[in-house]
Amino acid sequence: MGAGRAGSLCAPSGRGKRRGAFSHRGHGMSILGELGQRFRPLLTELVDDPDPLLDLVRPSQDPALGDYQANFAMPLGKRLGRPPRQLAQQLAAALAEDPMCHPPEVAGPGFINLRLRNSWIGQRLAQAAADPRLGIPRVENPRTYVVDYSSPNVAKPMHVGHIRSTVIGDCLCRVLRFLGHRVISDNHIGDWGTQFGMIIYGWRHFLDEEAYRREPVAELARLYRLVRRLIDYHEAKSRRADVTEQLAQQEAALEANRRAAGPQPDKRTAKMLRRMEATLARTRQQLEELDRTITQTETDPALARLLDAHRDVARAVLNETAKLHAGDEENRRLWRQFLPACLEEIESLYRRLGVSFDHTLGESFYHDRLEAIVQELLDRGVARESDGAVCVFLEGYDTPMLIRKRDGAFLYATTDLATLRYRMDTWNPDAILYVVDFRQSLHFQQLFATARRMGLDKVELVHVSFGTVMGEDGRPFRTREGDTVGLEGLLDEAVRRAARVVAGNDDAKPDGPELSPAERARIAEVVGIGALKYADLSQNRTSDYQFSYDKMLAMNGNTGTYMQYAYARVRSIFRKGNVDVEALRRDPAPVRLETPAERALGLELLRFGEALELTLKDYRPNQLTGYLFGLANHYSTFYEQCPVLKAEAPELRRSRLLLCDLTARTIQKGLELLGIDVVEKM
RNA sequence: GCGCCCGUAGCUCAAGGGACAGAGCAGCGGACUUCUAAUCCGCAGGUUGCAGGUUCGAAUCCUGCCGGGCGUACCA
Repeated sequence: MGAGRAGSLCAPSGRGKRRGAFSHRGHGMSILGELGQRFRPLLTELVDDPDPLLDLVRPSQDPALGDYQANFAMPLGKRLGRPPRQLAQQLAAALAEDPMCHPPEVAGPGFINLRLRNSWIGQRLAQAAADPRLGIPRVENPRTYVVDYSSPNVAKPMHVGHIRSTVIGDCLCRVLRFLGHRVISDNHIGDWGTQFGMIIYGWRHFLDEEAYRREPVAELARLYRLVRRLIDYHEAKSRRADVTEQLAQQEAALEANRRAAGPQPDKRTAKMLRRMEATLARTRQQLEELDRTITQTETDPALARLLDAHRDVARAVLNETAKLHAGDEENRRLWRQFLPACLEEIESLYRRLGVSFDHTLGESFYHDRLEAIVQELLDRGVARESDGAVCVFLEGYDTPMLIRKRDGAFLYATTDLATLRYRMDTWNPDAILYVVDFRQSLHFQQLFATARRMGLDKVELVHVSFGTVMGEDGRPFRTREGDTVGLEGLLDEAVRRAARVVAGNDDAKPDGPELSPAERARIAEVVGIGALKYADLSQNRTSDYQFSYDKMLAMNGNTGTYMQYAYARVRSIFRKGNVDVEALRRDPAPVRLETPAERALGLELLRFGEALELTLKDYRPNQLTGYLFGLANHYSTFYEQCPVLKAEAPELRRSRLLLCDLTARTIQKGLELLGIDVVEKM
């Protein structure tokens, strides 16, 4: 047992039904909120609960139709048995004369098309410019969230499988906090598992004391990898015969079926044959992997001479782990000795990523609470014994959730239940988000169902699941040798490539390079890590995504690099024009929106809050990246068409500078909420 | 077998039951004596896997099929 949630490579699923992470309808400063306020009184006269209808006020997809549209006349017409267009006309009266909107137009089956007045947009922009929060209100009813993310196994190097949980979880925390919720981030690390058994075993047999004195973490990592490889080798050896036999059986079965099917098999048979072929291919591949493991180990002289003496390494490691759990003094002492170094190792990665946690309560923290939670479930009649194990049987599931093994050991589920109980007792949250890969969806379904049967039915439990990081070959991302990709190496490579991009660009500047080597290095770090995070966050989290250094560092398209460039380009205007930004913000006049480009940019700036709401609605950061990309595009168009520093009139120059400043600040804040830094020059 | 998820342009991906399904890359054509051309503008590219159904309206919801991924009692 032990070990964090991302034990191996990860992939999508599940969306929880939830309510009220935010509410835009009632309040203040968002456009949707204000439009809602206009319509609410009229709708209340017609129906008891206008909220679902107000939810049908949406941004228009086609600017030709207006800025926003109210789509509630159609369902309402159905419900009331009245012509929708007539209802639409009646409801449109809400905005017949309003400083916010031009008189609405009714179109099609009953769409109410809304166009905001430039004067209103201009005023709102001025208000946003004077506001450190850019005009984004806090939610009226803050909730308490526990966010469970990252959760690596300590003592094992972090790898590519941890990046999504870490980056998505961190982003959700930032957005929730910004909107005014109370957030408790908790890194549920695996600090009590078999990996410590491995290190202890390695320590006993292979320790290089000199190396440990010099670099304890590196030596522990070496011990871990060494023992891991010994175990993998012996496992491969013992499984090889089975897999070989399996392969032979599958080949024979396929051949027999082929013969029986004849030259023209019917559809069903053809499908079955294809399935068998696929299975066969997988088995072949499995065998190849085993052989590769075996060969690589046997041809490594340092390892080869250890193989015979450590035939029983797997059992020995489990034994060391069991002793640790049972309270063996020497193993506990070693565990306490190793843990700080391991924690420091992952901590340095988090520092580089700019990720932090309020709590790091790993599995070891819950160790002495497991017995009690099992007892509680037995007492409540939720769990019962079966085949010597303690199980929770749940309606609708073929298999029970095991919380204690026949041998008395506890499981992942046990720790999760104890953790849940602790979180409820300690923080009493309204919601807990588990940012964990989709393959664990069954586990979380069962966990949540069990929680409800424990009486924890008021808290909203959400599995924020995500897909696997794939390589460019469309298979789980691995190194050429077939190993999982280490996170550290991934960051280094991203930064290395970013450095090339930054240097190439700086060299190509019209007036010659302007960045010192130190500046270049710092910018490359920000650009490289930003690109990596953005690439991940800009994907719909539920699907697998294909990892590509080239794509994530591209200057075109929806990339972090493009966003950072957009930001740097805006900031460059202020430098070049020697503009006093503070003065500009202090007393902003309404922004003038005389050209379509200015209007489109201005309106987009006011929609930042909508993007944040949307991000939280399904816990999908790609809603935020999508918004930022759209904003940057609007800015680019504006930048091409509207001279800022050389604007014809001083007031126009001021107005455009305000648009620039708001754009820069919105991008900066948006990226910050994604956990990404900006640079002033690139 | 059962369960969960996915199938959208050549490729990688967007799209909140709403009007004509959008980007980037690749392809073609334009724009640098002007605030960073690392950019921008335009053209072309689609029966949203297939067939039904629900709805005023479906890529989106339901059913069935086809294709794929993952999971499925003592790992996490």
